[in-house]
Amino acid sequence: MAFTAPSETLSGSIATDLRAQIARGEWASGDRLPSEHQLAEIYGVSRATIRTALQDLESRGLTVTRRGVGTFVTGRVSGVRADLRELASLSETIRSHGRTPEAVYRSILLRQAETHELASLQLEEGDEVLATERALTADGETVAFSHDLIPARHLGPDFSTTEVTGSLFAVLEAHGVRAVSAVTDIHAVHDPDLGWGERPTDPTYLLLSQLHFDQDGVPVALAHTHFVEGRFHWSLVRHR
Amino acid sequence: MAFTAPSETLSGSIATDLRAQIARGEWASGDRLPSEHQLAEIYGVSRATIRTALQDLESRGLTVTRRGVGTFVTGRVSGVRADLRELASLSETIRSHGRTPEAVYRSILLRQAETHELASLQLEEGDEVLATERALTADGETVAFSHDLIPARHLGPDFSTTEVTGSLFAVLEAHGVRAVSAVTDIHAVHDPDLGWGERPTDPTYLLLSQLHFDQDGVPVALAHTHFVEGRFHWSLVRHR
DNA sequence: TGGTGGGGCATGTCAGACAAGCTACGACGG
DNA sequence: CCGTCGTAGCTTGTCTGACATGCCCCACCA
Repeated sequence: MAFTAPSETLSGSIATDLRAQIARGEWASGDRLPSEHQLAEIYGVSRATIRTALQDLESRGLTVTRRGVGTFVTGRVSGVRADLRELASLSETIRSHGRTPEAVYRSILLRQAETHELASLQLEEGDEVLATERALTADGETVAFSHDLIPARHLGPDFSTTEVTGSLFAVLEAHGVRAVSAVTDIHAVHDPDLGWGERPTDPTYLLLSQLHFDQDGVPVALAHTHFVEGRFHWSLVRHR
Repeated sequence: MAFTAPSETLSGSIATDLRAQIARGEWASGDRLPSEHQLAEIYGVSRATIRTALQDLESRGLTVTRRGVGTFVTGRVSGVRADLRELASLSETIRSHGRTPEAVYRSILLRQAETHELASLQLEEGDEVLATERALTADGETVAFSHDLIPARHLGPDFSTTEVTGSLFAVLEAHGVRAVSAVTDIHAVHDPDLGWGERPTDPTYLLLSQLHFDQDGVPVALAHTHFVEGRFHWSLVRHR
């Protein structure tokens, strides 16, 4: 048995393995997964660990489990769309859809944080931030324009703006910072002046304003990403 | 101990109780919850049940639990915004923000389903649907325009269009159908011709296209709701 | 023919135990 | 005096085996 993605816990890696199976279409919509007892035997773990993994699937809307019956794959999450719940590098997401991502930086600078940025990033007057403007492309097509902010204190004293390439997450992880969650506001924006270079004919964007946190709840980045409507599809499963 | 909301399972009702506590602000951001062992004693259940409840909280981004340390309240979900993960009646959501909701119907009719609607609702040629157009208001201010579709077979033979009032969920539940999940596509729309009556000056909308399912995975409604940008705020917590 | 009850299997919950990670604090050595 | 190390005692993660309870199906009986 080979797990596709590393995870901290046993149940976590089993959950990602099962999620990958579903994503690969190994279980059709409506299929019943093996019982918890069988899965425990298959993976060589206890039923408790399997239950933890299955609860992860259900919380993501990938399965529905009914007492006395079993757990069933909903399988309604289409493969060509990004799950809004899943916080992943945009580059990774594009690549997982079989397209080639690129981040084209328009500006990279270290500057003092502006007043309205202080509160959300928990900064103090005069603190410096790394401010970047990027266009994100898939196979050369511009998919989004992003304005990102990282407090300089996360980047260390010997930071140089020349090392900024590719994904926002990559920059952070190069300095030992791992963004694990983000509070996201979602807006619709129509602005002909937004963007640069090859602009879309319809200047309508889906804006995700995201405040990223590390595992200790410390804010590590503030990102405003404008997705060109029609070029990137977001979806998610909502629950009662 | 009184649980605020009924739930199928013991762990489920404990989870909603804990969620309510957090929503009421009984735990501040960063607070550590009692240990699983203590919670088990408090609620008079086993540790396994508590763990199931805590996994629900973590999957919603309300808490973070660290091995060997404890589980901590993130408490970053602001109260004035709707959680996109949570599938609730829009009317309920508006009311929970202290405003008065109203659904103003523009049209209600039974008609044959159109070709492009058949597949997603799993209908066959000639099947009838209830098609409605509504404006949703909060304290009289139009918050969204919605086009909704319900297959007639869910409404029974003695259905009359006169009974359609208020929430979409209410109409369904009046006929014993309970929508428990929805696959949602999110788009930005700019269309001066969209909407009716008191239209917003900026015709930019956040469109949620939702296919609702009952607990058995049967599609029960297709809703296209255009939220007037700036009048309703959606947010969610994303996770790695 | 039709309803009814039970058997088997599924998930939900319980109890107790051990493994393993984290924090705090005190002993120890520099 | 200060820093380092180890350990005690907490936490969550996993395991085992058991019982409670819900669901489905089918044999059985009226």
